[in-house]
Amino acid sequence: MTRKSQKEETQPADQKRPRRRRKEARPAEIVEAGLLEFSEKGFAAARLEDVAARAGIAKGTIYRYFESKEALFEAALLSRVTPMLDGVEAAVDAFPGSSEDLLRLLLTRIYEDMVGSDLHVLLRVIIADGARFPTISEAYYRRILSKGRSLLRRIVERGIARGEFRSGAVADLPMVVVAPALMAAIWRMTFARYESIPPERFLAAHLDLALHGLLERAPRGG
Amino acid sequence: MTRKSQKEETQPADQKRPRRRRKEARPAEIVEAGLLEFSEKGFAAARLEDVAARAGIAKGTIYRYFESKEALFEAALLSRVTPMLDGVEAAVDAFPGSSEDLLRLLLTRIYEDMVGSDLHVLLRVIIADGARFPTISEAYYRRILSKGRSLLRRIVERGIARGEFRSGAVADLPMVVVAPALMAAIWRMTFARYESIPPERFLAAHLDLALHGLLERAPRGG
DNA sequence: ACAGTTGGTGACTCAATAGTCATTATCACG
DNA sequence: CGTGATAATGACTATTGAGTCACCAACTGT
Repeated sequence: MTRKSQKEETQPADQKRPRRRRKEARPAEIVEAGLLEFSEKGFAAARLEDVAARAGIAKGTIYRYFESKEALFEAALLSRVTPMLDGVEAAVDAFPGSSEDLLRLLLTRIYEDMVGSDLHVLLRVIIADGARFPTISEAYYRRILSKGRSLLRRIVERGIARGEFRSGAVADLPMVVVAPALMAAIWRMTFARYESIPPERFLAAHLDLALHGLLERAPRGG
Repeated sequence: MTRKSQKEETQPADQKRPRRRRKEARPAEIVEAGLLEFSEKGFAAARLEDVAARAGIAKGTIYRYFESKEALFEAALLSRVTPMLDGVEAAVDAFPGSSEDLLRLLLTRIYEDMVGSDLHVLLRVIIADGARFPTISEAYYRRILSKGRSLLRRIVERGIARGEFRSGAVADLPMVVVAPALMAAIWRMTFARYESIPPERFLAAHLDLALHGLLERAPRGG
């Protein structure tokens, strides 16, 4: 097939772009392209060739900025999750209302940011490839999970201190409160093709369970 | 090109197993070997060569009995989970006591059978490779998940009918009740290397959350 | 303008392994 | 026994894609 194109302005895939040296902009662009590819394909199936194509560069260029595929994934993961987590943390710290409302806020945000966006598929990579590529699970554990867990713990302890939440086994392992969101994320990326369950329905059941499970008294409207 | 079948690689006094024709016994042996390999390595990383070695046969023999790697995985999955699920179902159907105790029984068994054994890693395969190999997620959805969900629904409806459980959003999507076990399984196969959390601790928090979340009145000892 | 620096390239190497198939060994049966 | 049907074999094919590197060209400073 011919590789000449009559119009240089149009940019079909086979158009040969001129080289550009853009040291500053590359990393962010590669990370963004990687995020999209990892989201669509998962870690193992994502091809760096495609990441490069999406970023408008050649494969070799990726290696000027990232050690390996794993390093790229880690950068992509952190680039998205860290700001999100910081945002939630700020919102929690400044929250003036009841712990019930705080928990509602937290879970709602989780569904918006995680389950509702394309971010949930990064979870698949951590589960799928975490065992074989410890870099991945370790980064997630150290830089994300630990932060999320301490945040959750703060919320639960706040509720107990204010006499709103029960203490007990849940307070000993607060992450179980968030488990239905994990389930929702897995459902969406694995079984949605057979039976789609809207995030709102998961959120409603989740809130119902979590609030009754934690509150000293029945929640509003429950 | 004629294939030269040089016999020169004779095992010098090595223990070369003699061939045996065992049409009946092979499938079960291959399934068992596959289960072990999939458990250790996951789907993608499990090598059929190793499955064969474990079963004491050559790789090609696997293909006399199974269409593909996916078909083998499906057979392995069903061979283990189906009896387990049937056992739980029988126990639930015959259960005479309160719904609180029934839920305790169910969750305890899940932790024993799933999280506590090596079975939880099959979950990884479903999550990890389900998107790329629909055979896998479909088999799980149709033959296991649907059964498990209807079982759960029966339990919840029984509790509501007996005036023990609340109706509400949780009853609309009962699978959220089981989510912490999913989290426990994922934790164990992904993060246990960094921080091991005993199943009993997960189970305690899980029961605490689920019972308070579902019961009309506070649970025993809670 | 020009040469030196360095970002950018993509053909190539290398490894891994699912699946095939011509060949060989076993065994049931006459 | 002898032999035909077929279970079993494993060398081989085909494919895929991560990572490399010798070369190329866009920029920079003078």
